[in-house]
Amino acid sequence: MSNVKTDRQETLAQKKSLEGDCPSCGKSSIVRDYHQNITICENCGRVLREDIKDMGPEWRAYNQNEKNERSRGGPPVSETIHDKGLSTQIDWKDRDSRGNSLSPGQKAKIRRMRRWHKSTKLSNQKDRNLSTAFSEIDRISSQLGLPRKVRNIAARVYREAVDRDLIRGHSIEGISTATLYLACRKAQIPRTLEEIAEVSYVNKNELGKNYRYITRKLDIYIPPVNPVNYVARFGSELDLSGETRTKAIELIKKAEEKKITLGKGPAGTAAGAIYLASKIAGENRTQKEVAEVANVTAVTLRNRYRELMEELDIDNP
DNA sequence: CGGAGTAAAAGGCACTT
DNA sequence: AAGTGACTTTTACTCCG
Repeated sequence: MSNVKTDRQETLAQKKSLEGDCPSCGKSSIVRDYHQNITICENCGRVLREDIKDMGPEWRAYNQNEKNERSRGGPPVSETIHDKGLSTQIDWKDRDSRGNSLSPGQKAKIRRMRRWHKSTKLSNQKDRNLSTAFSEIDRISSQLGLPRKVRNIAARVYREAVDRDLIRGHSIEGISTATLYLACRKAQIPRTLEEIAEVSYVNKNELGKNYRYITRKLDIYIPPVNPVNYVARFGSELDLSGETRTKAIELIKKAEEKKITLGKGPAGTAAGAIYLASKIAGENRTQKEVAEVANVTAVTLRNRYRELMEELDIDNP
């Protein structure tokens, strides 16, 4: 698994392997990603360090001229701050920039400015909407340990939803949670509806409904989750070796070729393949263990596992 | 206990009325 | 908006080694 590298990683050379083992999965696949400015375990996806420091701009420069033109002072605009961090802030202290007290006349003036400032800043419905949504997106993603990439996608989609006036008649929490679920799937680090619903204010059904609403209205099509995407996470939770995981992925690919995965829940397929792979590799796990991390029942696991053996002509190992 | 399998209930989805 | 039907998953249970 760890020798699988994407083209992106190769060509941009923006990642560097680090020493040490991941505290979550114990594998030594910790990588420093200079582009996203995070330290992440490539095996299980756990984000180990995420710097606040602004390293990269949000724009891209394709040559030196463009770079000169686009460079400017201040940090890059961030997606997850509702006003993109550009709003003015007025201190509550009655002091000037040198720290001296203000004259009574000045104090009154500043008080008036503060009042105006407050009302213009927050009376803006849209900004208030966005800031509630973004803090919800942030809260859930840090609870689930999702990388910043996912939050940014969610934030972008949410902003689009607000611009298209899709929130009216729906709860901010509901829609923001749905955009986060959407972002996970788009970023290929799937979380199930349950996993996200559990740490949000909405239940699974509501979340699914809102997700469908958003994808329909914004014309977003995301293909069904590929079971392969679950192998890394389930595999690390089960402490399986790289060979076993590779075997599981291989099994899933063969199953897909035989078209026996269509219409089935991807978590169940992943569970069945992982269980079979663990048996083949002699790294046995019980059906219950595997089913539990995949959030399916042992019956479902058995059904997928049986289909795999039948279709791929594998004898009971 | 782990595993295999089954029937019936429940749930989700596409499609119709 | 409720109903229908094909299909998957879960629940609950039995049997085996």
